[in-house]
Amino acid sequence: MKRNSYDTKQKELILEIIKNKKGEFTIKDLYNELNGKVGLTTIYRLVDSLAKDGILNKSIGKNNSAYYIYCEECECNNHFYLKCDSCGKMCHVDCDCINDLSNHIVKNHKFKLNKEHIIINGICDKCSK
Amino acid sequence: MKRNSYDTKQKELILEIIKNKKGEFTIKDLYNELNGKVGLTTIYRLVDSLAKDGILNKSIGKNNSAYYIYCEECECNNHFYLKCDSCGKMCHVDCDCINDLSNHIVKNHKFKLNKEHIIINGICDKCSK
DNA sequence: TTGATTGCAAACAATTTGCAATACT
DNA sequence: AGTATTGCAAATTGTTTGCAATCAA
Repeated sequence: MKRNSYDTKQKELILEIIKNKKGEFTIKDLYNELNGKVGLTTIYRLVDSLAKDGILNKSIGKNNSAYYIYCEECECNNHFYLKCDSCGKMCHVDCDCINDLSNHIVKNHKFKLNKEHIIINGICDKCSK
Repeated sequence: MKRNSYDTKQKELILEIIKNKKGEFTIKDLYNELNGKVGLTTIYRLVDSLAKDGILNKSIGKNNSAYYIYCEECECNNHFYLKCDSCGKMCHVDCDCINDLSNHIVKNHKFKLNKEHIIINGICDKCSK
């Protein structure tokens, strides 16, 4: 975990749920799933700290609320996410096609991509029909 | 403009400001710059419709408010944006390095990137020091 | 014991909605 | 004239803060 922090039941509960989530989720999702076991404020605080630690990636959906995606302990070496601007769905993609771009950008555009957290927007197959 | 819509003074004012913006901006920015000439509600509505039309790209900053970037009429053939997760700055990049990835993704991952609106997150040079 | 964490209620801030007045065509 | 747009005030919604009670070390 982190120095200067206690291990609490709430933290544990949230981590457990988060690790089993496949796609993205919102605070509300967590709150509902926790069913009163953890207060809303606490969820906000814990999730926020997880996001700061890089365990979660935070973005914002069109409904104007934040959503998160679990980013750790993925088995693939190269991955990124494709996020559909229409339906909001986010798909995990395991493909090294991102590496060339990543390297190029670091070299030529002085910009470090966080390899765990690359999200590219577009329109998914379903929505483009 | 668009069918089923009127041309109004407000629309014109907003478009004029937007086209001269270089980087990203918020509703508040617009509101201040318009200095009372257009009501806040109207700004929300117009900007939203511009975003839907693809003229603006909408994202959300860490302060939890939406910001927009003007995406039209850029002279380069290939471009994308690099957005710094730390300072929030968004840089326009004119480079064809994005094309290979774009093509690959369409072909292999069944996902259409909107070539005008690709935003890749990472950490900019300044912030990584 | 001491400092961190929790969670309620209240405060905030960004955005949206109802609706009557107004502007566009 | 008839419909779309505007903008105020009020309502909503997501998120944050103050603070006393509780928990972890």
